Formats: sequence, C-alpha cells, structure tokens
Amino acid sequence: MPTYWTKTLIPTLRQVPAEAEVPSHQLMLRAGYLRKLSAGVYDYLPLGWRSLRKAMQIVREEMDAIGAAEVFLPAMQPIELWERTGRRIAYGQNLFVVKDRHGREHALGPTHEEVITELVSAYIESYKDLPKVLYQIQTKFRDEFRPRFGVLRSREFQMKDAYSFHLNLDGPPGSGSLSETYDAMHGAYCKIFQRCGIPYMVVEAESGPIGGSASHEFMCPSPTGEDVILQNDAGYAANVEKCETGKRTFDINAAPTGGLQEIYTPDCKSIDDLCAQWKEFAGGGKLKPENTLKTRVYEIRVYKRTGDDWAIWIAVVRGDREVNDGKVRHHIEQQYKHNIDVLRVEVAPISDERAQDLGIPLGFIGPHFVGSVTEPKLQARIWNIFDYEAANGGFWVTGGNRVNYHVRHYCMRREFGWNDHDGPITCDILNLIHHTQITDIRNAVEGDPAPEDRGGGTLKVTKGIEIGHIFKLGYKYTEALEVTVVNENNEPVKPMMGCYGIGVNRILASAIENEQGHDDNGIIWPRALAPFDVLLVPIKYDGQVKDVTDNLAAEMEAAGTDVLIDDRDERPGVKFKDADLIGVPLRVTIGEKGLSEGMVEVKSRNGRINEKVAPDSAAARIAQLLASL
RNA sequence: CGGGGUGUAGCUCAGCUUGGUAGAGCGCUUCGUUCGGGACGAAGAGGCCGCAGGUUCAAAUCCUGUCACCCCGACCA
Repeated sequence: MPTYWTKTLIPTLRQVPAEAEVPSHQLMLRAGYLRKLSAGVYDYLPLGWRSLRKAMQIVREEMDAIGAAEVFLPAMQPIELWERTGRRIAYGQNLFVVKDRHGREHALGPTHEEVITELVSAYIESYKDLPKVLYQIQTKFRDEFRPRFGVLRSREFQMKDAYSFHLNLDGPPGSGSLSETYDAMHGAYCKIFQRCGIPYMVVEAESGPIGGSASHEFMCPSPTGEDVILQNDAGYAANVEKCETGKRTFDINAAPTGGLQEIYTPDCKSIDDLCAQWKEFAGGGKLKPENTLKTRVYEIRVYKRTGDDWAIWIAVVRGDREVNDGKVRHHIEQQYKHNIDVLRVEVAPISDERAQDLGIPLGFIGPHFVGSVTEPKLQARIWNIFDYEAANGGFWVTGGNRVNYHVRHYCMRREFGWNDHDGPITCDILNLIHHTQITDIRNAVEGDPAPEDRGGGTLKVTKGIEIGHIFKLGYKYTEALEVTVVNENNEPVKPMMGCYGIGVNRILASAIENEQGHDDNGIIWPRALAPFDVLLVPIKYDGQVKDVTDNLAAEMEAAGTDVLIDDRDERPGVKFKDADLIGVPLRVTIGEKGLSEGMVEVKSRNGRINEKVAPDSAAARIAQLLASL
C-alpha cells in the first residue's frame, strides 16, 4: 500500500526552530523527521523512523553477510558488571545509572561489551566454538554533559555494536583469527557506507580508554564534524589523537637571544593571559603564543614486582600547540618497556593537590624546573620531554618555576648549564645527564610533515563525523570477567575480542550534512536512505488525476517501490516546497494540464532528471530511473 | 562543571528599561474567491507570560529562589 500524506504524520515547519544549528538538525526538524522531547532526546516521526530503519537494514544485511549473528540485549545492565571491568569509573559521569526499588543500581548501557562477554562466558567453552561474532542494533545511552547538533550528539541513540571472540590475533586464512574478522568488518563497513550513499574515509585511530591494539574510524567528511582528521596525498589518514608527524627540525645548541630575565606576572597562569597582559608585565613589547613554551606536568606511577615507584614528567610544547596526552603516555610507557620488573605504568596529568605537596607551582613551570628543585629525591625523579618544535632556538618566554614569575630569553642549552666554550651537546647527553628527550608529543596541525614511512608530504586537515569505529580489543573484557575456553590441549585460555560500532543515527545526519545531502530547499537523500523512493504529487487529488495517481502508486508498490502520495488539499506551491524539503529522490507530478497532453512529469530531487512520461509507461520508466540513482 | 544567554500561542519573535485587563507574522478553524513553486479577502479559535515565593491597590514587566533550554569552554568508545 502506498502511504498517504494525510494519513501519516509529516509536520513540516516553515521556519527554522531556534535551537537547531547544523543543517542536518534544522532540516530533520523542519521536514518533520524528528521532534525533540528533551535535551538530546528525540522522537522519530514516520519519515525519520523509515529512514532510520533503512539504514539499520543495510547494516543488518552486511553484518549477516559476514556471518555475524544478531542478538537483542538488555539496555538495563547490572552495575556490578561495569564495576568488574573498571568502566564504571572510566565512563564516569557519562554513564547513566538508575536505581531500582531495592536500591540496586543499573547502568543504561552506552555499549554492550560487558553484557556480551558475560553471555559468551556462559555458553562458549571450547576453542571449537570460536570464532564467534554477535551483533545488536539497539538504543544506547550516554549522559552527555552537553548534547548538541541534533542526533549527532544525543543522550539516546541507535548503535550497531558487533563483538567477536577469537583464540588468536593472527593466523592463516580461515583460521578464525581476530585480524581476519577485523578485516571482514572493515570490508563490511565499506560496503555499508557505500550502499548508504554517503562519502566516507577510513582513518587510523587511537583505541582510547576502551583499550586494545589496532583501531580504525570511519569518517564522513563534513565541516560540521567534531573530529579532526589529518591526511597526506599518499593515502595516510589519521585522527588528531593518533596522527604522527614526520621529521621536524630542532636545534638544541642554538644561542640565547639575551640574558635570562624574570618577569613578575601575578596570577597569570595561562598563555592567553600572559600574552594579553605582556605589555604591562614586561614594560612594553608584544608577546605571541608561538614565542612561549607551554609545560604540562604528568605524574607517573610505576607498578613493579619489587615495589612501586613514581616519577614526574614535564612535557614541553610551543605555546600555541596542544600536548597530545596519548603520545606522551606512549613515549613514557616505552621507557619502561624492556624492564621486566615493571608490571604496569600509569601516566596522568598531575593533580593540583599532589603538585602542591611536591612544591610544583603549576601555571609557572618552565622546562628548567629541575634546576630549581633542591629536594634530591624529587630532583632525581624529574624528566623532561620536549616536542621537536620546542627544542629550537629563538626568543622564548616560559614559566619562571616560582609562583607569579615567568622568564624571557629562555635557552635550553644555557639553562641546562652549558657554556659557549663547552662545545655542542647531543641528544644522548640530554637524555643521560639531563633526563630530557625530544620527540613528537603534540597534536599534528595543518602543514606538518607527514610520516616518511607513510608517504611523506604535508598533512592537511579535514573535519569529519565519526560514523563507525572498529577495534581490536584484546583481553580487556575476557580478563576482567574471567572468561576462558579450553584449547586443543584441554588447557584453559582467554579468548580475545574485537568490537565494531556504527552510529546509525549519524548515518542519517551525515547523509544530510555533506554537500550533496541538502540545498537551500531541503534534504536530498541518497535513495538507499530516503523514507520513500517516490513522491507522487497530484496537483489536485480528484477525478482523472486521482485515478492516474492511484493506479501509478499501485503499480509501483506492486513492484516493491515505496510510494508516498501527497493527497493533501493544498496549493501546488505548498506541495512542491514540502516535496523539496523532505527530500524524496523522485517526484512525479500529475496534473490535468499534463494529462491533457498524455504526460506526467518525473523529476529527481538532485536535479539530474526531469522528463515527461506517458502515464501507462511511467511505472516502468520510474523503476529504471530509480535503479540509476 | 565554569562563563554567557533565553523561557510570552504549534513555530519565529515583539512587549519588560518606565508595573495598569496579552501582541505580530507564520500555522490552525469556517466561508468565499483562487489553484503547476509556500495565494487573497472576511470571520474565528488558541497563552495561568517556565515554576514557586515576595514587593505592590495592581506584576509578563521589579526582587528572591528554582527548573528547563540554547551558545562558548572544559569533557567526550
């Protein structure tokens, strides 16, 4: 049966609701796809739900095609599971927690690793049961601090999550390794986004707090995207958390620009404030952020078999750059990698209280902090890590290592105590004597050199919407929840996991958000996601026009085409405007004028098709045209 | 959670400074004329001015509190 406009619910809005900022949000509200119930919580109206279901179905088909089995899991999950995996704390405030009448707490699942792992632990006992790939498409919950951009960042959303379980990371084809499934998922994701007709790119990603070794994000390039992607011309693409830079030059022997001078800078802890007030502090002149050195202090906890230890690392980048926590963490972890005594290393920005206890004046720290420390126990534990860019000569302003003071004419070589006649220092000397290392620790920016082994060249910045993410998870959940299977030798072993998510609502938003997805008049759907394939617009739904419309609709529906009939008693202008707004790919206009010439008019929303067809052959022609979209 | 802003009709907003019985446009209802790109005329319906206190003869308007929403930041598989 075709759908009649007057029977369904399509509340189009002439004006843009004030709350909507990005095109997808504005248009989904205006075109009657969505209604906001409260912050970050939306009703999907008939059009919205139809489109969402189309996206879900594509995802479902491609998951099934690679042998994944669909399940349906609880949204309400015992909090105990989340405590056992440590994710109650890791998720923190973003986790929705509800209490039942007995006072027991439950998490409203933002993902289902815990639940699926528990499920698998109950039934999977032997290596012969592996690999196993399960997935679900369900509502997930996140207590976002700040929901925004409509369905792009909401508190309730539809996710496809797939989880796989394996004996091995790698292996020959057909061995059921994690890598094999990971690659199959990678392929399935490409097919899904292709079928949905949305532009996408695959970028390398940090696996983040979820843990694991390898990870890719699927991004839809869009100016409204919240994620920053860097890429070179040779096909290297990574998100900003992951993106490495190629070689950048540095000069640790550069001469100072003047004698080190203390400047009194009361209560001035940020680079922005420092630059803004520099004139009064320094008695004239201007200071730009790129002439400052920013320091961030990390505390490292080292858990060893022979007793725990700790250290302080000071990360130094140019004042206008951002320290990349992940790069700092990786670099520090590398330092302990070959020490078999070390069980685990924790790297975290130092807390205010801890800094106070140790006498570290946060906000006024410079890279030469160690020189101002008199306590030998602390002194021996301090390490520096410079970004390449920060290890250069030139005019530098940085912290004075004393509350309310900064210094100017900072010079690395001199501040480490080397005189002009001492000859050049080397990286080895810096490392051995000064506990100081130089590497890439800041977020990559537009124009940085790309890594040489990834094709080199220059990095360019693109913004994107994250629509999919695949991880090799490893043992995080099977270990925490104590899952074992027996191997060929009847020995208990932990299976390893992969997890693979797709934000289904974001598929819709991305389709609209990208350039081909909308114009000034409304949405332009790719056929695969459109709520209907064809919109029939009878100029006046009456008499011969009505008969032709109904016959055409019946014929097309019989052939499996989704048809919407605008049977409203509205003026043609209103119908055409609404047709453009809701974005159905093909519009067929049936009017007395056309019929008198024996024609109906077929137009595509994307503007490529505009032809007149005899009513009798219209259904066949439309089917043809649809196939070409 | 810090900073800023807004809550008045289904939607977009005015009115608030200077207290005196609630407004416009769009949408909705009825009638008429229209009818291939958001028609025109006439007549209507619709709001405890977010909520709770307070000041006052009188509060949408002033004060206090509270809630919700939006923006920037921080945060974010």
